[in-house]
Amino acid sequence: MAHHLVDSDETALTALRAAGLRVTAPRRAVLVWLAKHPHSTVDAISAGVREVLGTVSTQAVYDVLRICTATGLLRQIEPAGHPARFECRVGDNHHHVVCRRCQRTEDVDCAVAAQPCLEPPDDRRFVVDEAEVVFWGLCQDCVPAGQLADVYPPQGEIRQ
Amino acid sequence: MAHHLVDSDETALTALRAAGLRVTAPRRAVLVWLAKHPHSTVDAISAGVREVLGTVSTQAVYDVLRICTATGLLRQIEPAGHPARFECRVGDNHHHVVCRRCQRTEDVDCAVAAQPCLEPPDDRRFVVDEAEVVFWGLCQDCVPAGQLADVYPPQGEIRQ
DNA sequence: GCCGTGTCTTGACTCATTCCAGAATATGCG
DNA sequence: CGCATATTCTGGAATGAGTCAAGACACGGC
Repeated sequence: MAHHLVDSDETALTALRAAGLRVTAPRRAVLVWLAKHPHSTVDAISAGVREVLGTVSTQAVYDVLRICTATGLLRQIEPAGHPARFECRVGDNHHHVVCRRCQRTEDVDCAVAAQPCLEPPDDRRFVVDEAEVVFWGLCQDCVPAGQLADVYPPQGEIRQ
Repeated sequence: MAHHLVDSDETALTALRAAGLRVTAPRRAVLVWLAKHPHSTVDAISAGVREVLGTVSTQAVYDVLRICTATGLLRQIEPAGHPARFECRVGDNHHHVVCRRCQRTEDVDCAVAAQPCLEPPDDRRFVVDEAEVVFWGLCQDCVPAGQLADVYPPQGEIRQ
């Protein structure tokens, strides 16, 4: 239950301690940044953290993200064909919508009843531990017709 | 509705024509190979096609896969952190289970009621056109306890 | 306050995939 | 059948995301 939701530098510190991890500047900065900018890519996180700390190696950011994901402080989502994104884990089982055009990513509560998508496949040959759901589409900024051309080329014209 | 399901060299030819694409040896070979080996990676497809045709450039395989995916003859799936896989598209809305260990990938019919996961998110800010669902877990070959150690390290021991 | 071990820095490196360009080839329309 | 054009080939090189390795550094238990 206590999923140590991070929302400040202090809670980041607490969350790290609770997870049995050392408290370091890069770790705190990454957690705080992600609390304020969910669904960030590694690039964005690195840039954001550097604004605060000055210099932080890319490797350090990857290390922080890996260890925090492994201990459950963060959740990693990897939309097909796009670089990984991270968010503070809330313990609930929400999904994501990703805009095909601008890659804006937002949370979606699990629709319908509670966790219909976690229903494990019928056959028992697989032991499922996670259901990853990504809704693809267009965000409101990208919907206007003029912007659709290169994403959804008129089907009849694909002829090479 | 005819989604021109490919299952032989002849149907591959028909499907290509129907899609308005030229019929070439690499294209036919790729489609036939995928009909018999769904969820193949580019590497596997290249190897398989070369068994049949002798030499085929990697570039050609990528080209074929791209154009066929664009025209709807093939479907591309990209399990997070793994190279892309392709399958003949059947038009239905099935999902996939992927083994965390050996990456075995198999089809899963959309569980529960028909397409619960296609239910678009409540808010109208996104226009959803596809729901991508990947179930992560372990296949029967990888379930035995001895093989779990490096994938699911005992939580308490992650302490660096 | 010290020291051992965990973490960060630096820089080279892997891997999948894309791009490029010119030459060779093959498809399918007329 | 013949031609215009799409496709493929060779192969080289670039990209982007992420990893590895060795040494420097710092957190926190003592």
